[in-house]
Amino acid sequence: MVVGVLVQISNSNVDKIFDYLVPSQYISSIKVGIRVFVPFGNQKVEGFVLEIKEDEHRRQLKEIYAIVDEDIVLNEEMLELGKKMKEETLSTLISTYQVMLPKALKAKAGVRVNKKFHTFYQLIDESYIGKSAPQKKILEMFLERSEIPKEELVVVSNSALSTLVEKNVLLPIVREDYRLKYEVLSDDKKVLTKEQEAVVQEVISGNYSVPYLLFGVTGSGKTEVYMHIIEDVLNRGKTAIMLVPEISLTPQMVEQFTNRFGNQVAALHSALSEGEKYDEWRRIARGEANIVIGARSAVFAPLKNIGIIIMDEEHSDSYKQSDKNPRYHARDVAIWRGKYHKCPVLLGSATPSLESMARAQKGVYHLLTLENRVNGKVLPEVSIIDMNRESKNSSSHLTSQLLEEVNHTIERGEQVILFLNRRGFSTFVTCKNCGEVIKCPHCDITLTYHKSSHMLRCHYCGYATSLPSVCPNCQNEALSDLGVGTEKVEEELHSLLPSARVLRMDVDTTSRKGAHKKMIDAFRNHEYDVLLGTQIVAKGLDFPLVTLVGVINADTSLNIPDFRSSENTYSLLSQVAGRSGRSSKSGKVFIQTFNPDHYAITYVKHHDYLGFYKEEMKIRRQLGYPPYYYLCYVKISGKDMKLLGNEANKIKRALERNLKHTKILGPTPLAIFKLNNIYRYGIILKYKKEEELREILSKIIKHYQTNIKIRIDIDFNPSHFS
DNA sequence: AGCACGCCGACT
DNA sequence: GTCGGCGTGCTC
Repeated sequence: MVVGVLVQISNSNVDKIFDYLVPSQYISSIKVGIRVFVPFGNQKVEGFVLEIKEDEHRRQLKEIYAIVDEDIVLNEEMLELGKKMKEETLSTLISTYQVMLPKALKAKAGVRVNKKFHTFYQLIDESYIGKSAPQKKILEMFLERSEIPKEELVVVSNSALSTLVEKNVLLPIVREDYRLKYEVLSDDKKVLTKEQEAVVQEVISGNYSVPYLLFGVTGSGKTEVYMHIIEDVLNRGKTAIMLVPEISLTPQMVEQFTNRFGNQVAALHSALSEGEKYDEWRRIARGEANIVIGARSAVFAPLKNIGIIIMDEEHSDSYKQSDKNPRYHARDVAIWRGKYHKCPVLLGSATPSLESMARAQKGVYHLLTLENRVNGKVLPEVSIIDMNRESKNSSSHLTSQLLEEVNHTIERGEQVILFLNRRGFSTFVTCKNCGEVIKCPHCDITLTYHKSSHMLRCHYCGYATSLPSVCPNCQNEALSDLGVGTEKVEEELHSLLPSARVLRMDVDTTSRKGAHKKMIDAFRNHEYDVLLGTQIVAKGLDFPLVTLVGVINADTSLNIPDFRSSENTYSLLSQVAGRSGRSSKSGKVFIQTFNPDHYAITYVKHHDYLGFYKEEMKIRRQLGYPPYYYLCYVKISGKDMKLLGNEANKIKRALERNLKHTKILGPTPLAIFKLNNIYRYGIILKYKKEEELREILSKIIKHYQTNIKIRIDIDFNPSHFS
């Protein structure tokens, strides 16, 4: 017997099948999709069995050393999906398989994650009568339960326990123990509104074979719609995938689903340890869980017989893996799997991506709409505060108008969310005299000032230095931190509204495991009046007492040099505005901005997504951006700046020679040109239809794969250029 | 990705 | 004369 093995080395040089002989003692255990240990050159490596074939005696083959898995880890569907992803993203086949599996299954994952085992005992000789008090006590415990964990019996008497096992009265059963325990609390299943019911019926009817786009305003009860659809799917004996963006509110969603559906729910998201993810993955693969909730990579959950795939907040860029290969979009994978399982795919959002809405308009997706909030309330009233009219000498971040509203709201016994827009922007130190901004010597990126430690830190490479007392450029002593941080706003609130109970939530305060949930619960229990935070407070949370949302600075996300900055700003502001007035009380929103007439802001004021969509589409069309054109980003990096520039230009010329229907922009240095002492150039390709594209890009990758000095990264449909 | 092989500069 | 630099090529 001969097996074709794909080794776990992510390099296109070895991204192909190597053949090995199978020693006779392993033949019965070999299956396609398991891992094996093989000799490879002069190293021992792990690989996946992709083919089983007869020995052709054509050449001398090496033998596999050992089998790693008893059960397959890559099933038929995954094997096929990986090949498709390789073609689409131009990454290595092995990287597509690795991204589907928990890291614990990846070779050289550092410390091997072990399975945890647990011993249980069963009573197998019911006629036996206890010979001692401890024995009798143990046997008594089996009157109520058929199976008892070891710990409970050991505390009675360890020696009595071993005697009973010795005499074949009790039978030890060693079983894998799963690390995660879900607490199932009471559930409040809600009656659907007519509008919600119509959406549920449409999706479960199976009338459409295309993906559904559910456009539902904030507070329209999308989650309840999802749960009803999933319930129907489960009743028909099928399984479900529920995708949520990679933000820390995943646990909230897991909790809701667990309360409704019990322990058939499995979660896969970044808050879990690798061991926990591995446990969950195995539960799913064994069919012990029927609903999987998780972030991007949960789209690969090894469920069989899938009946629905739901992607909530489908516009979120966290669904696109853009930092490493394979650079895939979970939406594309979801749609592929939907076809494979012949099941519906539901994309939901209050602010759909322009790409998805354009597809819905063309009929590529089927559009479903939820126009009303479930509480019967209208959307909150949005007011714009023009910061240009505020006094220039005031250093305060909170206008008196907003502050007054905060005060009134608290006095009424209601709650406030203050949102600080910090996307792509953080606190930095600048010289008031010469304008010098202190940057990282390795990364060419502005250093972030950490007040607590008095240090400047690079968020990319971790470089840290103490705050200099004078400006390194002009030696002036007027260095100051200019950026707005949550800490600063918190200080302001404390001095201006000393009685307000303020809860600050950002990456610093929520990094500890479980801290996030505790804070959310404390705010919901009204232990605080004001929740102050960044992105983290913008999405998905449902606090009935919140009737005021204040946006401290709407402009930072607008000023990012990215063709999607208006779309992202519209989406972010709509999401955060939607936190206000979600229960019986109506809500208000105040947005502080220096751009009160910008269309991304005025359409938020009128809750007019479609108006925004039309206006933004015009601009995209004029400038040749998605959804009118596809983009492909080619990143070229290396340590030798001169060589890099030459090669980048060579690549551009090669692309020009071969691509006749593509606009080629660049090469241009990236926004952060130097990162970790590596220089980076980018080339942007714009095209509608270009059949040669993947072929020529593959050739370029191949050409540079042996060149250690130049690295090429390709990103189709990039979410950003960095 | 590793690792060996192989061909040119400064030293025990 | 040799140690070692990293370019090139191979791994069933």
